[in-house]
Amino acid sequence: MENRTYTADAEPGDTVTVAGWAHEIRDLGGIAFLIVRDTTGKIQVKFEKDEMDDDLVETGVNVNRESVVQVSGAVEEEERAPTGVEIVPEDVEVVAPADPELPLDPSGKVDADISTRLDNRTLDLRMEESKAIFEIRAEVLRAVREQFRDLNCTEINTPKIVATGTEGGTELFPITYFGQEAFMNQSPQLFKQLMVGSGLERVFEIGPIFRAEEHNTPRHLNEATSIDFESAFYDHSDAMDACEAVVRAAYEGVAENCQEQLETLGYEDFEAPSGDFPRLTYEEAIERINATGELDEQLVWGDDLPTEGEHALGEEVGEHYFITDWPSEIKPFYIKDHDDDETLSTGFDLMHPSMELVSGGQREHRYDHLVAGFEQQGLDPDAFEYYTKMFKYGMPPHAGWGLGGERLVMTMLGLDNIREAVLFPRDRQRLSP
RNA sequence: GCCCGGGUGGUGUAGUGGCCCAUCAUAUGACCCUGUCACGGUCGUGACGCGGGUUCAAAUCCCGCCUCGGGCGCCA
Repeated sequence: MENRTYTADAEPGDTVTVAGWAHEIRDLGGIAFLIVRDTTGKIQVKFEKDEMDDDLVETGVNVNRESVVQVSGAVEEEERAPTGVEIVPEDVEVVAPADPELPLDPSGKVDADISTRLDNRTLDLRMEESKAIFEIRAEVLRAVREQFRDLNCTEINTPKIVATGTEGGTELFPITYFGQEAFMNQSPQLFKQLMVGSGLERVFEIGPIFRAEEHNTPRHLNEATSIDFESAFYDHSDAMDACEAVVRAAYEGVAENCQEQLETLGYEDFEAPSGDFPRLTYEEAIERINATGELDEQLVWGDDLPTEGEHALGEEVGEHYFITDWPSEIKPFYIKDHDDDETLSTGFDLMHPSMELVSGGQREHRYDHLVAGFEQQGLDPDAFEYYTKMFKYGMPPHAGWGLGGERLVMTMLGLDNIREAVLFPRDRQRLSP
């Protein structure tokens, strides 16, 4: 289809061939309109029954909605047409007919449940709102990659089939690997750390992670996209700077390059976050949560932040913010404690007012401390020897973080359900399509 | 893992014991209509998740199953 013209490019005076989907047919009697939709938009095709070939009219007016059609004809300026132009057809061809009854309505006149939409994602993505989300998602990934490159990172890809998890076995999907026990990787954590000791020093990865948790919420997936960063000779504060830059770059990229999509989704004043993200210590965070009076029970030092507390604090802060200096006991063993206070971790979270987006920290790079950490967690250090032994050959101090890609898109666009931000989500009950 | 709430034409819904061979919208079929842009009009088509039970009577109440959504925990 070399000579195909996009509907958006059809100019008055041109003779064109457009190809796309029959969005709607409006038969008014002596005149009928066929609206053809492609990825760039829609164009109206006019059928004046008395003045046109009967077969041509017959074909054009009897097309089922959502059939793939190809229309050739002259583009004419017409102020009564929705886009100001319309095609007077010379030839209409049904390239691929659609059943008259559709499993959902791509014209959006009737809503569909998220479940129906996911079962029929192809049709769902014919709606411009659904499509806009994924165009924005693509822009987020592009902007993030560019920012990482500005930070002198090398993009890496690490294995998704692994012999051991990061923090234990319970939340991993087990698989059989040529008769051997193996798992789907829940995080590139260990591998990216190994890279900071390599000649690469500073790396990022955007890839899938797998979590076997049986949660059932609008913000969890069993297969998610993790945006990971790790750098040698960084402390937790440097890592937070990088994190802020990447999140901001994502917003700026979307603000700059996705005007049309934002409009489609109903955003009139989408703006990238301005100013630095506030950095609250864990202690400040629990104090502020307690002060809101939203929780039935006051939080004490060492408690994890309950969802309700996150929401209360998020509402108060009203923008992205970091929570730093967590109690060591509730952060993973591979995160380094402060040198002057072993009860305090260098771990940090980046929060959107509505949920956690990022988890990171400075890593434990000292071999003895690392091995001791494994033992304290009840993990067998021997099982992680591929990892720990590299800490014997010059592992620099380093820090990094992991950002939930879908959560970034979800919070950016205010989506109700994280599944909206994944083409084919994997959740507790959904394995197909 | 614990705890809630749903499943009614293709799609989205109304209906909480008889007024229901089930409402409305959209879709779909036929006919009418020469400027629609959620086109309009007339007449049709099409559904109570599955199995069992209670009752004179069940979409509606009860039990089991299947299925979907959500809250918490945990996390990205």
